[in-house]
Amino acid sequence: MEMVALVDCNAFFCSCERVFKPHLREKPVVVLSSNDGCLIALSAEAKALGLKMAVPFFKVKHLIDKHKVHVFSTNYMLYAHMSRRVMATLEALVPALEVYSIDEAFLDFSHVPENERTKEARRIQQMVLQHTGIPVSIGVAPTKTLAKVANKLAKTHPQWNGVLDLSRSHDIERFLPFVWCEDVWGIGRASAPKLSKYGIRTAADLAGADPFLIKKLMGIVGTRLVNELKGEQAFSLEVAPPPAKSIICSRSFGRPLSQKEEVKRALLYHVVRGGAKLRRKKRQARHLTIYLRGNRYAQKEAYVSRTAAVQLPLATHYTPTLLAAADHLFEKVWQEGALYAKAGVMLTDLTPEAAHPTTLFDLRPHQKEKALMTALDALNERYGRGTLGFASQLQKENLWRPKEALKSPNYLTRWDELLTVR
DNA sequence: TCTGGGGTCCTAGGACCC
DNA sequence: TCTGGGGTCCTAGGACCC
Repeated sequence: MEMVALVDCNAFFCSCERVFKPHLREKPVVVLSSNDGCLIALSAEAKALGLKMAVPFFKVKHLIDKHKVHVFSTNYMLYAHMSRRVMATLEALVPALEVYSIDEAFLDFSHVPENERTKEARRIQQMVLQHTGIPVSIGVAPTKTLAKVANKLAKTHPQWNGVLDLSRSHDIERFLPFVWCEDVWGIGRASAPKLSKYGIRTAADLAGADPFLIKKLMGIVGTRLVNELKGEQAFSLEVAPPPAKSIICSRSFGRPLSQKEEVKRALLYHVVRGGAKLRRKKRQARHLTIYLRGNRYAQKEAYVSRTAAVQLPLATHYTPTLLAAADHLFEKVWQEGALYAKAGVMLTDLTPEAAHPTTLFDLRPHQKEKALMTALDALNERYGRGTLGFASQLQKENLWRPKEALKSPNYLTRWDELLTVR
């Protein structure tokens, strides 16, 4: 790979909602995080009103009401389906691609002749819009980090219409002085001030900085990043996703809880999800960690945080085993009298699914367990999540359920929520 | 009143061994 | 019991990403 193009969907979650509500084009739109907590996607019109990414919803509600911004609770299933459509479209247009996140893909662009890179990027942009209704921006460059830079410039400067080819070195030199360090992929809140102290403020400063200083300030990660800015590839295209190393399932509660049974029910719900995720990824976990948390923003004295972990005797993805382990840990760490805001489970030390899980003392393959989980997953896949569950999930109502007051219909995954055309 | 969820990688420091 | 250095493994926490 000598040339790479980064395709990034514009305000992806907002764009997904707009596909099914075309009258919201040109209107300010935001999408909230789980539990209607923060703003995690903003249309250009919403940004123009001064709204910002990751700001708590309640803090800007007045602004949102005043300007009649259209607000959606997150509908992750819908976005994941739309993402698959975008990626499938891209896949047909290039020899290789890396799906980097739900709304981004790196494309191998080495086959495109130098003077046709912009034209080809534009063609791809057009095809994705036509097939999916999702607008994208594309940056072309010799490394992933520079492609990120190009994409960012393409997205923020209307004159380029969402496409910028930064493949020639004189163009790279021309543009890097206009990119702030903190806008470079891999430079975050902690590194930017450190660099600034040494007068390194732009991507151009960074590219020209003393390698020993960079190594000292940012370690090996910084070294690689600077090399990429100079046009030397440090990150290659990862066509096949590497196997998962850990799985986390957690949610903030819709409201604070103090009742033991309620908190436990939430935790076990996440354990069930974790088991299903393991099986879908064909992995087994050897290590299970549970945690219960209070409100992160509470006074220090009032903040509860309980964590417990166990090494399982055998790597497994059998839900009842995971439930039993989690239940045991929960009893160990439960603390009466506190207010809890969140529960979660972390599955780590993952290994590939074994064909026949056995123990030293019982060498029979655990076929029954496997058959049970296979049947369970198949039913939930076919008839919708929650069709078949565990006794721990039986309850008339779940007090912990996150808020999602403004959620759009599941247009693509529920028969009863399909879009109706009149 | 109300502040996301799910990941990866790297480093430092402790425990332990020879 | 004292002396010394180096290696490995594990874990916790920081930083970053979307």
